[in-house]
Amino acid sequence: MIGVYAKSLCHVNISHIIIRGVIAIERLPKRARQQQLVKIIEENPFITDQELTRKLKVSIQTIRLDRMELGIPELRERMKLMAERSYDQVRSLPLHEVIGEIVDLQLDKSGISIFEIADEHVFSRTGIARGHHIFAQANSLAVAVINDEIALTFSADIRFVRSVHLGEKCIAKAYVRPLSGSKAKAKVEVFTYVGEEMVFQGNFVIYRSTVDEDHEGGIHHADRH
Amino acid sequence: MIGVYAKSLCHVNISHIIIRGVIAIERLPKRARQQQLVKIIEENPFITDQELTRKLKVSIQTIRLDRMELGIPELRERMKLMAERSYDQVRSLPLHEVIGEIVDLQLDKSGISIFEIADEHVFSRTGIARGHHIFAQANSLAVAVINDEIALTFSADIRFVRSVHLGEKCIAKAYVRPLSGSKAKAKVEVFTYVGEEMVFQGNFVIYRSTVDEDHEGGIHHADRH
DNA sequence: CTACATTTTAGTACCAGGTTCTAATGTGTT
DNA sequence: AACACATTAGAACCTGGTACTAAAATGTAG
Repeated sequence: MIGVYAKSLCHVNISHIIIRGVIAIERLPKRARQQQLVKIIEENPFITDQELTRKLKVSIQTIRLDRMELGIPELRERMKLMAERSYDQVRSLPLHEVIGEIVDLQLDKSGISIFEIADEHVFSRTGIARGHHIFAQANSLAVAVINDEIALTFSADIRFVRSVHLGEKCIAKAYVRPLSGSKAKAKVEVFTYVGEEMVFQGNFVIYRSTVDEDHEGGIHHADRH
Repeated sequence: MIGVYAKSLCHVNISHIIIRGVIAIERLPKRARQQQLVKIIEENPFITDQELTRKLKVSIQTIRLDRMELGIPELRERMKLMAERSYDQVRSLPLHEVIGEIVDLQLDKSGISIFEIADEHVFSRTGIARGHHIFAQANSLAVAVINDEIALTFSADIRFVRSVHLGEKCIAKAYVRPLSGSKAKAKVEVFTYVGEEMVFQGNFVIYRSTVDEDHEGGIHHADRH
């Protein structure tokens, strides 16, 4: 948000800084103030210039010159940017609902979902996807493929075959293998691929119930309809 | 955001509505317009009153009266609310990084994290937490407790003992059981409780590596065996 | 048709929180 | 003193409104 810097509105002549070492020090007050300003705004983006004058003990014009030099937009602009960013996120992250986009679904038989690894899913240092996102895709799909009012993961046995990296497109395929013996549970096998390569494999046991009771004893995973 | 309604600024006399059935129909244009207005603003909160006049073909005063009656704040206020909401979220949701708050950590031995189930984690219909959030807490903790540069989940064997509900506080406890035979892997057992009750149990095998290379080839490590 | 209620439009004054521009006043340096 | 740079002041203007008053249009009942 901040981080856009001076459009050379700062008149400081480089020769001055280099040649007259003293000046750089004498001028620090300004720089120090600007650093302060950046910090204050960073930790409270909702502050007005008026309030800033009180904090920094300088005139409002100075505050505004400083914002100019630092490329910090006015309060309303800052709020607008934040609002827009959050609005975009809300649109692009119904991550809470279903992870991945379901592209094919044959209830009680099979399903396919696609999930692309973005910045927010990886360890920033390595660019490797965190396991729970891969799991979430598979789990969401396993639950979605069960044709029941309520479907909940009972247990899972999973394996991360290889690490998945930023930008890779994970294609998860789920196959339902009905468990003989129990009508209340179904086994769902999920295989996740990047291209030809299998990166994840999981065996889910999903609890199913057309009845609306029986909420205890398991995790209800789907409430479609 | 919207959803706060008329402070009886609307003069409609109830007797009129009830007694003169026709009126209700005749008045629909206004109501219809207001519904339209709500819809338009909902799908584009960044619209100004000016732009709304063009869309709805009424004067700007009408737009403003409508907003009043519907309790819809002005554009700037809407943006401010969104910005504040997202600011709070940014503060409370480094959800991508670690799920749950780690309250105790003895590297390579044990760890405890707390995670409270909020609206965004549950199926809205049942108020029951989605499994992958419970898993994510456990997985995050299992990874965090490993004292290594890189730690990745290799496999997991998990069980959802009972469903977790909105508002419940999940306390996950992780214990590291070194795997004999392999220095590159560690077994981590995680138990998640709500109060006294165990709600989740998982056995994780975490791949560890003090070496910083080997980023390619994958979890690498995994496909060596 | 008249009287009245309601809805819509118009217009003014005012506000916050700025931008933009010009100009004056420090303050430090050589 | 002469100059550079920093700081402050002030006025005009902008957006996107609120608050309020008042007139016009429209509907509706008797």
